[in-house]
Amino acid sequence: MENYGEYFRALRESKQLTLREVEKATDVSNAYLSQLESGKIKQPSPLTLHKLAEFYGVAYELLMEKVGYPTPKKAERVRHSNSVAYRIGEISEDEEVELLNYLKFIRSRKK
Amino acid sequence: MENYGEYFRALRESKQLTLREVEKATDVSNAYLSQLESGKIKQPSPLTLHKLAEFYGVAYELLMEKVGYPTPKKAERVRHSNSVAYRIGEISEDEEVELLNYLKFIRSRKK
DNA sequence: TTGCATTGCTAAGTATTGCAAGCAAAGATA
DNA sequence: TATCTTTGCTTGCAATACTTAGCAATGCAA
Repeated sequence: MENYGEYFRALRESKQLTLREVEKATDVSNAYLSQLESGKIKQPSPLTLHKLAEFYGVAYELLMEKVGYPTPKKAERVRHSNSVAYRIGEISEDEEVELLNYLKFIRSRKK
Repeated sequence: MENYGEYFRALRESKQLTLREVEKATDVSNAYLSQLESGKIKQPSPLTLHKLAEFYGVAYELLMEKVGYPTPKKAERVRHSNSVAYRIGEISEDEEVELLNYLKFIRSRKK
């Protein structure tokens, strides 16, 4: 993915967190998070990605892949990539239904 | 592992290769390989490790571990892929960001 | 021996990560 | 309104990956 900054921003905002809240929880500075979300960072280190993955509840491997690092065993990973939790973090069942409806809307609109 | 420089050197010498031969095959400069093998490099990038892993015929993940990068815990991976309740199906990366933004909206509304 | 190639290595330079400090705008509170 | 706080962001800096250029030692052929 080229513009994964947007993705990190969406991840944080979907949880209604400020940069400083994420900083507190992950020990990644708000300054750096800001740069990361605005696309100024090419490849954050694996350690940084790991902290963010843990905190946001998404798979570390996914983030590694998103920023363009080589990942082991692509075939195996494909199985996991369909899970929404894998991609956007934990959601409640109610939220899942809402997302499904919204997804339907998105797709009907784009067609 | 602390002294993985020795490990890389052993890997190369066991195959009777010169620094420049490895350079040719992996596009990692002989200068850097030398520094790497003498313990002057703290954490070579994942890309570099990947090239070396491929060429030396060892597991990429092993090298990642050796230099101290976090590695995906298998339990984690399983947890993500098993959260059956959240299985929605394949979505594109664009849709993913849209869903995250919508999730943000949902959550702000409920608050 | 003399000349040339090969070897590992160092020095110096570029690019990038990640941080601390601090700024401007907006929000809250008096 | 005036003051304090919160928010995202920018700037300047240190650390470090990685390269190019080149050096000293060794080997090897004439």
